[in-house]
Amino acid sequence: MVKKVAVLAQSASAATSDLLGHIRNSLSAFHATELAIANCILQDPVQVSRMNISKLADHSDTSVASVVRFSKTVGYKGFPEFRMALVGEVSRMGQVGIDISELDSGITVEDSPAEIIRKIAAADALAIQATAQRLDVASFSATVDAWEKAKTIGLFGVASGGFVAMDLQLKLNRQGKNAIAWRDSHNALTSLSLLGPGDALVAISHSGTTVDTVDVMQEFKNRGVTVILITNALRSPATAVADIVLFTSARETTFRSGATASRIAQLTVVDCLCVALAQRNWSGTRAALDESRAAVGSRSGRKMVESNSRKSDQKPTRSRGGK
Amino acid sequence: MVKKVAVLAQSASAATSDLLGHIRNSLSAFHATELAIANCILQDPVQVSRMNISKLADHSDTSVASVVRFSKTVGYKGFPEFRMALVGEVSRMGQVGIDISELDSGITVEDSPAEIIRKIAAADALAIQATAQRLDVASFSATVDAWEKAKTIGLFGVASGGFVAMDLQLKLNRQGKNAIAWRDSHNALTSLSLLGPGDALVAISHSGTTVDTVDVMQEFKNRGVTVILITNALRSPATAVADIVLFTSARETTFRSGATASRIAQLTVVDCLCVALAQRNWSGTRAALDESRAAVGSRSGRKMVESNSRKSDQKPTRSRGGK
DNA sequence: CATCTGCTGAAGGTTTTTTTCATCTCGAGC
DNA sequence: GCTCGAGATGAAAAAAACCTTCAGCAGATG
Repeated sequence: MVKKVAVLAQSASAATSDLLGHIRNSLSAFHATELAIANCILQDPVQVSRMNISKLADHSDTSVASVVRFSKTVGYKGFPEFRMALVGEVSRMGQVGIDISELDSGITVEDSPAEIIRKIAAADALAIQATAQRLDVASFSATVDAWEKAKTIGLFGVASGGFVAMDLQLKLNRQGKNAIAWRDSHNALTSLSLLGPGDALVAISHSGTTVDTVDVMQEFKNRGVTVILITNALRSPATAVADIVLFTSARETTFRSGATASRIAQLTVVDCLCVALAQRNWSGTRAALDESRAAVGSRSGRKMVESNSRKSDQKPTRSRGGK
Repeated sequence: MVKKVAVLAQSASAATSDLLGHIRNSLSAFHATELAIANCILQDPVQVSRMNISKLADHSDTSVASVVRFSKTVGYKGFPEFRMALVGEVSRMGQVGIDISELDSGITVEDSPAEIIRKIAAADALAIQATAQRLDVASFSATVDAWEKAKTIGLFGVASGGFVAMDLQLKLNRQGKNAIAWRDSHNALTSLSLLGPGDALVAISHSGTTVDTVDVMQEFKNRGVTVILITNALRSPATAVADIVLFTSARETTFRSGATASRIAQLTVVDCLCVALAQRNWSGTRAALDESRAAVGSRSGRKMVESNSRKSDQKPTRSRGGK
C-alpha cells in the first residue's frame, strides 16, 4: 500500500496559458537557432505538437540540444513538458477555434462597447491564469524567503510599474514589514544606503529594458542586496542582472495604451507573494493588520459596515486535523 | 523490428472525442489491473496527465507493462500517445471554467505556495470575468459620453483606490485628455474649481463607505459635475450620491489584506473605458500615443548592449532553482 | 487432476531526452 | 588589425523513459 501524499503542486488550473502568444511576443529576444525553432512552431503548431524532439530539430535545421535549450528558455523543465503545453494549446484552439487568435486581432474601430469589454476582460483573465500557471514556484518561494529575511525591502518601478510598487509598499507595511517604494532612479539611488546585504530589492518592469531600472538594480546588487525582478520579457538586460526573476505572461492587444494586462498580472503576483509571506507568520500579521485597520476605522467614522473588518477576525480555516 | 502500422484513424479522432467518458463507459470491460489504472485516471486526470509511465504504474499499484497495455487497449499506439490525448482533454476541460466552490474555502495556513498562487489567480480571474459580465453597458457608454464631453476629468480614490486613480490619469493623459488624480479629500476640495458643469469626476471606492470619498463626490456634484462611481457595493452612501455607477464583482478571500481582487476588477473596468474612449477618436489618439511612445522610446533604448556585457556575474534562477 | 487460457510483473532491449564538452562566432578592448 | 573572452551551437555520451519478451500464476474447463 503505497500512500502517495506527495503534494505535487500545480493541480487544477493547468489549462490556460497562451504559449504561442508568448513565443510570438518574445521573438525579438531569440537567437538565430531559437528563432528558427520558434518559427517552425508558430508556422504549424499542430504538426509540431506531434513531433518528437529529433524530428523537430531536423525540421527546423537545428540540433536536439538547441530544442532542449529552447524549451527551457520559454519556461519549461524540458522538451516533454513543453510539448505537453503545446498539445494542450493546440487542443484548446481546435475546440474554441478562434478564441485565442481573436486576441491577436485585437480591438477594432467597429467593436461595440460590449465587445470591447468582453475582449479586454478575456485578455486580462488570460494574463492572470497564464501567469499563475507559468510562475516558477521555486523562484516564488525564494522571493518569500528573501523578504522574510530582509530588514527592509526596496521597491522600484517607473510609470505604471511605479503604482504596483507603491501598492506593494502599502501591503507590506500593513503586515508590519519595512518597505519603501521609489518611482524614479534618482530617488532610489539617493537612498541606496537604506538597503544592505540580506535586504531585498524588487524591481518591476514589463519590458525589462528601461535603462533606469537596470541601473538601479545593478547598483543595489553591487551592495549585496538580493535583487528580484518581475517582468514579462523572457530575456532582457534586466533579467541578466536579477538574482531571482518572476515572469508574468501577458499579451498586449492593439488599442491598449500601456501594459495594462501586464500590470494586472504583476498585481496578482505581488498579491500572491504577500499572502505567502503573511502565511509564514500568521499571528504577527494578524496583529499588524488589526492595528492598521483600527487606525483606519476610527477615521472612516460613520458607516463602517465594511465587510473586510468582519472577515479579518476569523482565523483562516484549518483544513485537515491530523496528517 | 516489426513496425506496427498503428491505427492512425484512432489517434486522429481521439483529438475530438471524449476520452474520459470513453474510459468510464468501458469500466465494466476492464480487468483488475486495468480497472485500477482507469480509476486512477478518472479520479484525478490532471495529476495523471503530468505523470510519466512509471509514476502512474506506481500510483495505481500496477506495473509499467500494464500501463502500456492499457494505453493500447484504449486505442493508442503507446503510453506517450495516450498521455497526449489526456493532456488535450484536460486542457479543454480546464478551459470551461474555474471551480467556484474552491473559492469559498479560502486560503489556509497549510496551503503550499502553489496552492496559494492557484487560488488567488482563480479569484482574480473570476473577479474580472464576473465584472465584465455584470457591467452595465448603458452606464458604461454613459461614462464614455461624459468623458468625451468633459474638458477636464477629476479622479479620486484613497489608499489603493488612489493608485487606480493615478493609473487612470496616466492613461487619459496619454490620450491627450486632461485628467487630474487626487488621493486625499483636502487636495481634491482645494482644487474644486478645476471642474465645472459638463466635466466629470470619477470616484473609486471598493466599499463605497469611506467618508472622505462621499464628501468629495457630494461637493463636486453640487458644482454640477457629473459624478461617476466605481464600486463593489450594491448600496452604499456613495452610490446614493453618484450620477453613474459602475459595479465591480469581486469576492475577497480570507488572508488577503486589502481589496486586491477588487482593485484588479477596477483596473479592468478603467481600461475598458479608456479603450472605448480611444476608439471614438482613433486618429487623434494614435497621434498622441505615438508621440508619448517616441518620447519614452528615446530614453529606454541606449544602454541595452552595455548591460549585456555585464552578464558574467550570475544568471537568474531558472526552472530548477534548487537551494 | 491435468491442461489450457489469459493476465501479470520483472528483466532486458530500444527509443527518446538530457547533459557535457569541444568548437565556433561575434564583438570588445588593446 | 589582432587577441581575447563570453556566449551560442551541435556531436556524442549519459540518463531517462518507454516498449517487448518471457516466465509465473490464477482461474476455468474437460
